[in-house]
Amino acid sequence: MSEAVSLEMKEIAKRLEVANLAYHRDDAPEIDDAEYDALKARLLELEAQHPDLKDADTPTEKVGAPLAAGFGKITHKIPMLSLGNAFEEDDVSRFVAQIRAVSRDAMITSEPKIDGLSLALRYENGALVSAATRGDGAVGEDVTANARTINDIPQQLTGAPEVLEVRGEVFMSHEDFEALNARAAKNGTKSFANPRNAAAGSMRQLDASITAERKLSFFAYAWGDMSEPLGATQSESIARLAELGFRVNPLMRRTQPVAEAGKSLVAQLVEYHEEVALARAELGYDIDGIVYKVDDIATQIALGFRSTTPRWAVAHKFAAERAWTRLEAIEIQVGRTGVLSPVARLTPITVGGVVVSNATLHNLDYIAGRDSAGNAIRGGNDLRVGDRVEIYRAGDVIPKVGAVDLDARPGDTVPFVFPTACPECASPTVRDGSSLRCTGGLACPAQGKERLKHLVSREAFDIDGFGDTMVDTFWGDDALPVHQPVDIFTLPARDAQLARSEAPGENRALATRSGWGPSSANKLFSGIEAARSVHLDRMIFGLGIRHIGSTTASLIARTFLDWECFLAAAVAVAEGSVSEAARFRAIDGIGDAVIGALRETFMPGPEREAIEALAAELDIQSLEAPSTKDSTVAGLTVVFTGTLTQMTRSEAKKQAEGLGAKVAGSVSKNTDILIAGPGAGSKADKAASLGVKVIDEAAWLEMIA
DNA sequence: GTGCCTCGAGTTCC
DNA sequence: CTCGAGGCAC
Repeated sequence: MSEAVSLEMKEIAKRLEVANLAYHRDDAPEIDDAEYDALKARLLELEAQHPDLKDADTPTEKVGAPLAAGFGKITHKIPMLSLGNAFEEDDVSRFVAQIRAVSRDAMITSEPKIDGLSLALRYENGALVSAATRGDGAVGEDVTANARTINDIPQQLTGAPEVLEVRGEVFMSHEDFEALNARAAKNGTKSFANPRNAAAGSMRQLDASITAERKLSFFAYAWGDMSEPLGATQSESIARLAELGFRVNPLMRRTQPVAEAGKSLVAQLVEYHEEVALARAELGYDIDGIVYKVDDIATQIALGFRSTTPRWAVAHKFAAERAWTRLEAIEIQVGRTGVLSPVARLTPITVGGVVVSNATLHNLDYIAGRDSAGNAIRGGNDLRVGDRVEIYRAGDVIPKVGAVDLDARPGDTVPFVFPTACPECASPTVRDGSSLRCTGGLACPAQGKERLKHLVSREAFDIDGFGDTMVDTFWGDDALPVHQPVDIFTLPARDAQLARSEAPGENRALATRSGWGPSSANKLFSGIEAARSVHLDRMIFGLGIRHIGSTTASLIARTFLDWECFLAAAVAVAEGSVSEAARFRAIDGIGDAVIGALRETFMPGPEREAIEALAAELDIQSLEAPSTKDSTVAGLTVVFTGTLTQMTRSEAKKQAEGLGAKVAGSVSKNTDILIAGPGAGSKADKAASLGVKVIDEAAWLEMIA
């Protein structure tokens, strides 16, 4: 008996050691976190029961602890946004035109876009106090200890503002990357695919002494939160960062006035882009394009932001690397909404530094090479299994199939035939636009599973410990099946019931299963309990109703404020109520498609029952009604028109509604204020003829400040 | 009716 | 990141 236990303990200990090495030293996790935690929990449990068998060198008391702890989180005071992309000269022209609409003589800086990872360094009274990765832009990981090991990052600044957040890129030079991989080859450890991965892997080391051994570099190129401005322009600010001791990119340059240069701004930018592209191989580090920024900071502020990208900067990417390989097979996946997506299985090939073996094929038309109107896409030729195809990574990320080499097409290929039945549930498929769709609905297991994955995803319920893998695990679980949303929330109770009723040795309750143990089970259950309390917008989004994504879900939640109101309205819509449908339609961005989807979802039937059963297990948090006190615009009807520069239209609308104003789509005699940005057209004329007050964006912001 | 623009839904690799 | 399509402005 104790021999068997001892054997199991040794076995688990060995697996943990291997996993630790793979994770820490090679930055290539062999098992996922959940599995790791489960193994560790099991070993801890056995050690508690059999202290005599405990190994003095047990992994439960070593590296496991920091691994489980991971990195702390840092919330960025100012979000770290990504940049919009330009691929063609046309995109650059558009960018420049947009800027010149606001400032006729704007100058633009150009600099190489380093292919590494962004870092935000916070200095207080000159001392480096924290370093954070970009993360999702709002919250990053605390990598301060690792950042301190990088030579290019000063620990102490003299003459800096009291608070200064410096942003830049951590990267590994080609020289250091090759040396690192040579060392890895000698030691027989795993090498890195490219410098970017090596830099990212090194930054993610929990043991900063390992980061210190990897030679990392840092270029400063921007700033975040600070107590006083660094300069009036981009170039001045960068020069100031260099004075403070930061390494800045030597290739940074500013356009010249058109009259002096004798060339348009666009021509100057494109020339720089071409020059750097030619020098790319000799730079000694990886870059993936050029970043253009408006030099004058007041103009940057005037241009403002779209929802996720600034209007005053853009990344002009280099043409993507391309490579040829063979299309081995076309497989069909079924998505949450029942769309059948073809995926290309490829003979693995290296493109842009990573090995690609799959690529999306989008839909019917993409394979056929022609859209339904007969226009050529991808060169106009169809794809067949066995073809030699060109692969590139769109935006240097998503692998895609480009051209097909017809000369190399084997003689025995046949056009790809889309299935007439769903490969997962055998229901008939129907054509819907350029896609095929499975008609199985909730009866299709693929759709059911994908819906659950959507429900637990980060933007929806975000259940700690219950992600995609757990959906797969419990979907096929005989003792504790999870087939619809409510099953997740009844899981703890069903497990408790099982534990009470089962005979010894049955091991169907989670705490008694191998690989689980009580602590893993409890961790999962506490994640589920915490998720019961969910905000209305996340709940509506989590339902996975067609056409209702996170944005639309928020808009709806903001209108109805609590679950009962929303449910009653949605049910009324399904029963044909025109007035309730009108309440939805009055929301900006909601039209026939969304209303049709609501109607289908809330018709009497299994789908509505599943939603009501889920809601009964939850504590759905209402949204706050707009706080109208202290608001100068409460109760007013306002309309936005033209281009807003400080925020997007939907942000402006959200903010106005938060202050109790009603935002309408068009001007009428009921309109109180028209906020007109540049390029306002007929609405401004109409407002004038109706005697409606018209103000610009700045006046509006002042009014609500 | 036509042309933006934004959103939703799909996907890869680490 | 990309594509398609929904929704809105003109």
